[in-house]
Amino acid sequence: MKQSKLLIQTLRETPRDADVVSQQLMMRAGMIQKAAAGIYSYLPLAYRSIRKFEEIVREELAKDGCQELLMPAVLPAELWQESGRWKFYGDELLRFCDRKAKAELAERRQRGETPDEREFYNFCLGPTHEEVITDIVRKNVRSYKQLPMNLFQIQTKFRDERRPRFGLMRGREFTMKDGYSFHVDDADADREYWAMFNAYKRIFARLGVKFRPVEADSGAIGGSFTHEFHVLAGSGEDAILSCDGCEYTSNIEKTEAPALPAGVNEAPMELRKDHFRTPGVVGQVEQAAGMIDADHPQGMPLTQTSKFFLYRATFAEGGTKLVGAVLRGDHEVNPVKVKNFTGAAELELMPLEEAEAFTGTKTGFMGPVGLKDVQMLVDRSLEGAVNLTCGANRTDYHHFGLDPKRDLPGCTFADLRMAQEGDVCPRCGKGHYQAFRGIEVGQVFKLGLKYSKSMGCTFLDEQGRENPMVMGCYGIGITRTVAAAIEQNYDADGILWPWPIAPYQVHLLSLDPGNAEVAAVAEQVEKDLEAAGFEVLHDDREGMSPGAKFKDADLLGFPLRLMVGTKGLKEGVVELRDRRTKAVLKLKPEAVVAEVSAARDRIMQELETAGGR
RNA sequence: CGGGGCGUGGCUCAGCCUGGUAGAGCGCUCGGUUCGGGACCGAGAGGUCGGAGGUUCGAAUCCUCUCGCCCCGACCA
Repeated sequence: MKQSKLLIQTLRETPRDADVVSQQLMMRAGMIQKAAAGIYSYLPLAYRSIRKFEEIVREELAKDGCQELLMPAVLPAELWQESGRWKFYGDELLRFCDRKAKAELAERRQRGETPDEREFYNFCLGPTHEEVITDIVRKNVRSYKQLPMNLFQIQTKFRDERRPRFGLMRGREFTMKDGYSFHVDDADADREYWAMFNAYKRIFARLGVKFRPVEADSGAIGGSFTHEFHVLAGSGEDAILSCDGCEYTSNIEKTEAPALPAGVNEAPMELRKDHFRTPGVVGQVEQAAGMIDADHPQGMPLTQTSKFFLYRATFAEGGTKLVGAVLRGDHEVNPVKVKNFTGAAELELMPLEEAEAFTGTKTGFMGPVGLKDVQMLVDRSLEGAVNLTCGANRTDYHHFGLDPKRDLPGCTFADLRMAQEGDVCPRCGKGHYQAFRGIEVGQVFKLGLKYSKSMGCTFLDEQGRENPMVMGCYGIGITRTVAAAIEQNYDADGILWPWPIAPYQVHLLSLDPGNAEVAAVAEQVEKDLEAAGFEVLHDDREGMSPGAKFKDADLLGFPLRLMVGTKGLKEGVVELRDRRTKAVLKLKPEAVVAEVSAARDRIMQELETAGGR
């Protein structure tokens, strides 16, 4: 491919509204163009990468017998009403009406009525396709003999994010591989889950990026297990903790936190109410330092203090209740754990004014003792702890001598704490947590019976009995993955494409295209490489200084750069340069195919060893 | 949705406070000289200053409304 004919405009300066590296580099490299907030065109170079990744996905899924199909992007409201999600999905679901509904709406308005337009929305843009696939399967699959079945599509999705950001990483329109599997029972769904888990490991390993499968929070739905696949990158939105002694890797929202006992050696005392007075001091650390009495002239160690949070939990079946969480003063609460423990559909920190009214005290002095109608949860690090301090529910005062088991009747001990780097892994008991940042690019999830029950997707078993199918779903954010690969692989000069998804593998630069010999050699090399199966972008642009071509090549970041210029040809050589290592090899034009092949083999070898574990 | 910021040629930005003939650099076109890490000279093309309304003799500039975009937060999986 001749670069002079390629649709591309590189930019020297970073566009102002690009805020993350992948977006900046892709815009500067002329790969994507924004059409609206969170909505991008994929220009030829970007689209080549995207298609390459899609092919990897297709090939690996084919190995597990998955079948590809394509569902509509515009979905009828009825299906979503049937599953119940029309009501619950919220504003991320872009809804609208077709001409028929519009006409009816206009007619009602004509008659002087003022109907709510939203009542007339009868279609939406698909953000995910559980409803449609379930509808397809229930109409076409009736027998256990046809199961299991795993169906997937690669398709443009739309989610009307409140705040689209980070370019392709959190756009409103994006390409996603979404797969769904159907099974006769739980065991078979589990088998498929692990088959997909392994397929995903192969996919991301082939992509050539560092990644981790991580145990994730499955939310309130069913309590089934789920894994997310994360590309590791400093700019990742998610925090991941990984044990250095075993395989346990999890999203910090879910990571088990080992109990860290307070270790108070004093004899247990009675609860001394309002023992410490620290007027006007709000911060946990400052308060502890100000808790001075005869036995504690230096104040109280933070590990002997407690902190308290009041939440309001809302349940799916309706109703709310108050939940209190007590943790050691130096520990951080993990609200997801609190939420999951209570089984609530939603959990919000009680607004400050309400909490102050409820406890009768200012923030900083709230405590668990004596509160009525609150489900009291205590972090397991405080199980057996005595002589703690806690807010007195009286402004400026703290109790001293708290023994949660004694003073908080009916309280439950649970893991509520946010795990942190360095904690001893509770799974193996030996290793320590290491922290990573990750970009979530894939998820495997056991859906269970949620959709098959609500939508009547059933099969007849060997006994002729009707059963709901057990479902699983498996997603990969295609465009997000390509962006994530860049987030992980770039330097000051531009992108460092992993070989498997590089738009082109070799960037051939004609440094003096006006020179007949250079032109002839470059042309020949391009032909030879393409004949050998390599993808070559030939920068044949005239009137451009070598320096400018180097800069562009670095920015585009194809793995190999081949330079043909008068200077080299005087010695009878062209130069092959590795984008990542910057190593340069001088070689005769006839040797190009052999050397490029060798370089490819070396790069692919390195990818295999650098991939995820 | 709350808070903050920004909308001026394709890109980055100046001009606005203090109203008076729309600017620079990059990119693009043409000519010439260059040519191994974003070369130089000369000549050009390209903007109803996001939109609407208002104040004024006169608005990119002041006022009101509106739309779009970006950031932080909340929210979501």
